[in-house]
Order: sequence, then C-alpha cells, then structure tokens
Amino acid sequence: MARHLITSAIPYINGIKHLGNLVGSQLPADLYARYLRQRGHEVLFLCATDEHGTPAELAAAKAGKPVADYCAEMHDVQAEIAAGFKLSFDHFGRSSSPQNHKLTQAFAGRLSDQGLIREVTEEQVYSNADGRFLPDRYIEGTCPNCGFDSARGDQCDNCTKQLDPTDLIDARSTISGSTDLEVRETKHLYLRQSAVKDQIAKWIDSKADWPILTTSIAKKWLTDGDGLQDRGITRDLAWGVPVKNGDADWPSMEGKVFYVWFDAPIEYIACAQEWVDAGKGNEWERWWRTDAGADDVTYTQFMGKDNVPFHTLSFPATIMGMDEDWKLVDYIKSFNYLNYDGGQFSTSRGRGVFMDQALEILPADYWRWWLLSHAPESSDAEFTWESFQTDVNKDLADVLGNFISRITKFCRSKFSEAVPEGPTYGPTENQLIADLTAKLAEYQGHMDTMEVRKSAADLRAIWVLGNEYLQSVAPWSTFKTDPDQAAMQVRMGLNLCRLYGVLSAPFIPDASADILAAMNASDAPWPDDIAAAVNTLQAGHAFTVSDITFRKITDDERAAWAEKFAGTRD
RNA sequence: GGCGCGGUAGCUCAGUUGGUUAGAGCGAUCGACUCAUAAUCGAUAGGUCGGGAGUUCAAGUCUCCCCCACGCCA
Repeated sequence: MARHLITSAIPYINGIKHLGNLVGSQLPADLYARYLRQRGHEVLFLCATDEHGTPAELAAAKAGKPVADYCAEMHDVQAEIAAGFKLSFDHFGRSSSPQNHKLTQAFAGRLSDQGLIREVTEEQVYSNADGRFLPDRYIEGTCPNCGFDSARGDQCDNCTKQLDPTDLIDARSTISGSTDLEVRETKHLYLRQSAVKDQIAKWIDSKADWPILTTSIAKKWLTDGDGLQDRGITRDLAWGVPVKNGDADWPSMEGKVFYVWFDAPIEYIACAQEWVDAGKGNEWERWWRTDAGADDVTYTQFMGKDNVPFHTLSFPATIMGMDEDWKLVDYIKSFNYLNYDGGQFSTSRGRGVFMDQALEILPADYWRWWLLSHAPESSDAEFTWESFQTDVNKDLADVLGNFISRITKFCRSKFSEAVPEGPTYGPTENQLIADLTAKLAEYQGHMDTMEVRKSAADLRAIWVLGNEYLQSVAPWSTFKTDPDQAAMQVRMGLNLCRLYGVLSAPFIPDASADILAAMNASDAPWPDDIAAAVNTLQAGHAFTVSDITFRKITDDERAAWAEKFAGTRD
C-alpha cells in the first residue's frame, strides 16, 4: 500500500466552471483518486475554491453583496456541483480560510527571513472614482500609436503595440468608466524567484517522465529572455490575505494583501489543515511535511496548461525558498484545452456547456465517460454534440448497458433472478479469463501512469469481451439442447456484470454502484485474480434485473441542446 | 514577429529507444445471431503518414527548409 496526495487546480470562485475546466483538472484527478483508493492505497484528494483578487471583488459588487458573502455562497454552489459530478474530494476547502491566511503569512515571513523577498516601489494607476488601484487589464484608452480607442493598459489589441497604462490617451477605468485616474506610488513585495532559478531548472530537468506539455512550458519560462523573473506577490486590494510577516505586522505594507497567485497554491497545504479541523482526518503534516512522515507520499497535481507556470515555477520557488521540510510535487499531469463545437468555451459569452447545466440534462456518468475518454492529453480536443451522442450511446448504452440488460433478462426468463447452477468453467471460459487478465493488466498500467484516454479504451475493451463471449457461446442456443451448460454460461455473464461494476467505478461511479447493487454485491474489492473474481457469485445468489442502466440520447435532444448551448447564458 | 503543441483512413485519435504487409474506436458496406436498450458479434473498407530535401541497409519515427491550424508571449 502506498500513500498518494492528489490535488486538482483550484477553480476560481467567480462563477460556474464549464466542461473544459472540469476535464482539465478536477475530473481526471478524481479518476486517479478513485482508482488508487480502489487499489487499496491511502489517498488524500484535495481541492478548494480560489477566492481572492479583483475579479471576485467585482463579481460581488455586481451581485450587490459583500465579497465575503458572495464567496461563501459561490463556494457552496461549486461544492454542490462538484458533489453532483461525484468528485470525491476528501475536502473541498477555501483559499480564504483562516488556516490559509495564517499559513500564507507564515510562508511570507519565512521567505523574508531567507532573504527571498524584496520591497519594490512602483507607480500604478489609481482610480479615484473606483477607490482602487487598477490592474492593467482594467484600464482602457486610445492607443497613442494607432488611435484605436479601446486599447488596454498593457497592449493595444489593434496594432499589438505593447503599452504602459500611462501611455494611453483619455485613459478610463473599465470598471466604472471614470477618467479620473492618477498615477500613484505604491510599495510591493517581490518574491526573488531569480535566486532559486537554477535550483528549479535542475529540478525540472530531473523530471524526464513528466508530460512534454508540462516540462516544455516550464522550460520556456526558465530560459526566455533573462530567465525566471522576480514576481510581485502583493496587491493593493481589500479582499485577500493581509500582508503580514508571520504573526507580526509588515511595516509600510498595511492595508495590502498577498497576490492571489501567492496564496492560492499554499491553500493546497492549508486545505489539509481544514480537512483535519473539519474532523475528517488527522495529522495533516504526515501528508505535507517530510519530517513528519510525508517522505513516502507521492504527490500528484492535475491542472490545465494555463496553470503550469505557477505549479512548475512559482509554487516550487516558494517551497524551495522556504528551505524547510515541505513536500514538493512529484508529478504534474497537465491538460490541453477542450474546445466547444469549433470554437472555445466562453464564460463571458455563455458559449458551451457549464457544469450546472450539464447535470440538469444528463446524469454525471454520461459526462464523466465522454470527457475522460476524450481528455485533451496530447493536444486540444473538441466537444461536439454528434460525438457526444454517438459515443455515449455506443459505449455506455450499447456496449455496457445492453450487456447488463441482456444477461440479466435472459437469466430471469430461462432460470430465475438468482445465479443458476451449472458445471465448472470450461476451455472457452478459461480463454475469456486469460483475455480479461491481459486486458486488465493493460488497464491498470494505463491508470497507473494516468493515461486517461487509453485507460478508457482499455475499460471499453473489457466490456466488449463480455459481449464477444456471449455471442460465441450463445446461451440462448445452448439452452435448447443443454440447459446445464447454458446455466454455467449465464453464471459467467452475471459474474462479469459484477466485475464490470468494480472495474468501471473510477469512470462511472453511479452506474457502477447501481450495477453492484443490482448484482447484490456489496463487497466489491479490486480483483487480484480474474479467475477468482468470476467465481464470486455462486449458484443461488440472488440479483435483480434493473431498469435501463443508460438510456440513449435521441436525435431530437441532441439538436435541441446544440441550439440551446450555442448562444448566450442567462 | 518569437516560442509551444499539433497536422496519420470520412470523423476522433494510437503509433515506444528509426525495422516485418501503418493500427484502434466511430461512421459506411456485407454477413451471422436473435438473449438484449433495432442491441451484439464477425468480415471488408486500398490513408502519397501536411509538402520538399537530406542522413541511413531501413523513417510516420532523426536533421534542415517550407505550408496550415491552434495557443502563449513580446
């Protein structure tokens, strides 16, 4: 038994995530966590909401609520949807938790002691009307270069010239539209990432088995231009972790907060504390401190490619800079983007399917199966309703669902709703067992290395073996001449149902639970030995014929959904 | 403009350190079966592996140049 710490990139609090976000981190992380648990490993699977920063403040203002209230509500909404998708977090925390506040401040203090933080005085644009400093992207104006009237503070989208906010003519706040802007001096803390650049480069180089997507992004940031740059870790905002040096005030930094990208990864650690404080576990240190038992922990992070720089560089720089006994990530599984029907998912334009909407139209397992079997591992992938309909109908309804249906109904009509008697398995069954054993080894191999698409293909192949078997032994024919032999064949079929319930659980947990319940098999350990597994249900073991496991998606539904989700979300 | 990931059968994709007639699923066609959600199983379908040049006994798989799509950055 091994110990696995698994984290999914933490979703931002602002709004409900779309299917692309889901398949890029939380869903594959859940697949892996479920699989490892079933294999008998000790797993701690953590996720949280990322709650700080300007977008949260603006969203709260738009909703007419205090930002803390807004975040609390949205956290609950996201938690409920995550539960709907059967994401099996051991804890779903919040980056705004007291635990994270304290830990983030402690980290900053320690980094300061290590000489890795420097203070920088810089000029930033302040909006009197908004009463806040404006990040570059919240400033618009006329480009001094080409005259384009909606150039952003950092760049003109029309002529692509790089800009400084102070270059803009008639600069205005995109929040309020106010032009009452001024430049003010403000002091910020910078994390001296450049000081640990070589250490990080060496560390990245040692990770030969990481996905190319992960290491190529990291190396680009390490080598581009002057290499890894120091990074500001504080902001002039009200909503966030107040800047402190441990428990002490930080002179001249009053009223400022840490930058969201500094405190968010630390929430991975704080979340383990929240998990303990919520009474769900104990000794969080043995997951995170190598001097407290975390030496034998394998830590795996899941994320979309946009998050890779922060997880390969910024957060490791923080951990390394601490120079204490904090656990560093062992493997980073990153994903490309899922596109929606020829374009991108768009949160702002409401284009594509969002997590809450998905659950409104179909059960979680449909989405889990399609998304995981099309996970954007090697390149961007594409969601189309045609693909979704045909693949789900074929794989889940026809191959798996119909298998369950045909064997249970046949048994009921020819024998009873109990496993029939019959002779021991013969050569054909032994061949099936050998084939299943080989396929299971492939499945496990791909699951162990987090090759999600290949794992899905292997699982499907295991389902197909059941149909091939029934087709070749044809118990409906055998029954006419040799009912005893047919009984044995049916017994095998019913045992396969139970086996599929066990093996499919990481992908489709609800359907798996239903199958196992129908087979009256509460105890469902991962099989070490297929021969034993298909002898689990003995003659006389009662089962029930369940309703359709997976209904099919109709052409009308497909057409209606395609139209509904192409446009704008309310 | 720089960089990154890709460009393999109608579609979605696999193709390890270069090596037998380039694979899978879906779709299509034909056949088998009839227990089942008109489900299943089998067979077939001739893709210049984006284009060109090169290295090699041998390249989809390495080198160089070019084209296309997407993304990131300046």
